[in-house]
Amino acid sequence: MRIVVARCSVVYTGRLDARLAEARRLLMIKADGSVLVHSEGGSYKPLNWLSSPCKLVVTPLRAPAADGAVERWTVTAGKTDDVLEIRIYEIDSDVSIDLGVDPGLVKDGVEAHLQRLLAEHPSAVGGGLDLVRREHPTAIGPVDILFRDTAGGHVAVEVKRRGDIDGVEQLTRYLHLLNRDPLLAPVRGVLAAQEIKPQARTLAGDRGIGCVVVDYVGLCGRDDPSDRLF
Amino acid sequence: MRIVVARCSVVYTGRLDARLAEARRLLMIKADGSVLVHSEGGSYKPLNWLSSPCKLVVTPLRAPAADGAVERWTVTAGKTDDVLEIRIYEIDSDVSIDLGVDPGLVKDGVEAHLQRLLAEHPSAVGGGLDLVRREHPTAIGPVDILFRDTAGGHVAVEVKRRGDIDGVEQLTRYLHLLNRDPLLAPVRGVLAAQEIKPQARTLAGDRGIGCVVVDYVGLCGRDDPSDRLF
DNA sequence: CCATTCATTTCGAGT
DNA sequence: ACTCGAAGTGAATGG
Repeated sequence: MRIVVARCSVVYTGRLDARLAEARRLLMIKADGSVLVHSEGGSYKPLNWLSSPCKLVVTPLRAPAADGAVERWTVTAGKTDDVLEIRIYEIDSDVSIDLGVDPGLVKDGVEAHLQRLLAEHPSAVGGGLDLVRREHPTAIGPVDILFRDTAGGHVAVEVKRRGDIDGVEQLTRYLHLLNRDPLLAPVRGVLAAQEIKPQARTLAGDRGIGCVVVDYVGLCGRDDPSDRLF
Repeated sequence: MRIVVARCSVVYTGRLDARLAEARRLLMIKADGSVLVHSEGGSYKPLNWLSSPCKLVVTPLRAPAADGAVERWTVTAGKTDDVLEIRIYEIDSDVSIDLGVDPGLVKDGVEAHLQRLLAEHPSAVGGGLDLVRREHPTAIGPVDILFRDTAGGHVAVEVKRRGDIDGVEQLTRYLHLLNRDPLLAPVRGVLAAQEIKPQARTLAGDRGIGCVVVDYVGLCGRDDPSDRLF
């Protein structure tokens, strides 16, 4: 890892063209050759970058260029025709340290966990439900969860972290398909998410699809007797 | 901007939980208080981060903790309940430089340009078309481009950089609405994109929606006589 | 290796 | 402030 703070200008050419006028910025060069250009503001996304695999070539400009640049960095992508060209005017700091291989990030609480929790707690979706299976396969993709209700019908659940209009559209397609299966019909739909956008709720209502807001933390610590009747 | 290279461990708690075991990493603290944790590999995305607005509090651990940590950094978000806790074991480098405000990124070549190009070159979408207007307003949002054909009907074009199933759904909603307007009907639909996913193509086919793959570079340099009959 | 889906998505425009 | 759609989306997972 090489970390340089320098006045620079940047030009990216590839999937689009993008330019950065001269200013002081942070330039990060990772071990895999990737280059990131960060400013003081913004979020975690760099202003400009080139991802691995790519190759950095530094060209010193002994007789400084007309614009006063002292170095030109040219980063070329391995496979695509993306190019990042950085012109360096003045270097304020330059540090190189090998960080080694990172042990990596461990996550908990993503959609997969939400799906598992709901499958284990049918009562969070509705009363009188029994799990048929998770990732129930159909011709157009797997339904997140399929429950059977006491009347012999079924409930298809689409699980999202944030429920928006796409989730309703997706579930609608599944329901059309599932309801053609006489072994399953009638199949109701439920959109389950930690947060449901108003527009999604409206569209779901129009189509007779239910909405369930899931309390992830609450479900984690829950031991609901109604889910354990056996 | 403060740039620290240190052995550290990280815990994020908020929308999910995530942990990083002890290792040497790059810690970036921006002027707005946001903190980024970068490793040697990966892409431009940090392993862990907390976005502005947030606040960093550094607590020195004079008598080192049981795990050998010498500092604890606690980053708390302003509005949400997100927390990032970084435990520092050893600092290898520590540089602080004010970068000032960045003049910002200038982009060229995104969807807006594609839309403009297609509006100027109707023949790229189909023969015998005349531009009615771009961003044609409807009750559920603007249609990217609306053309009139020689038969008095119309063509609604949805422009995407990458055409996927969402684009087809969106266009379908527009077509339902537009075809209720006797001044426009019949209205055909065309999905125009630089790349169209097979699933999108299939769904479009089922609904009688056309697919056009757009050659952005080719269109840029084009001067098609069939678009200039006047 | 291709295709689909998720993401602590981020980001910007428009209302 | 909120919503919606785009992104140089990136990254993981399944076929």
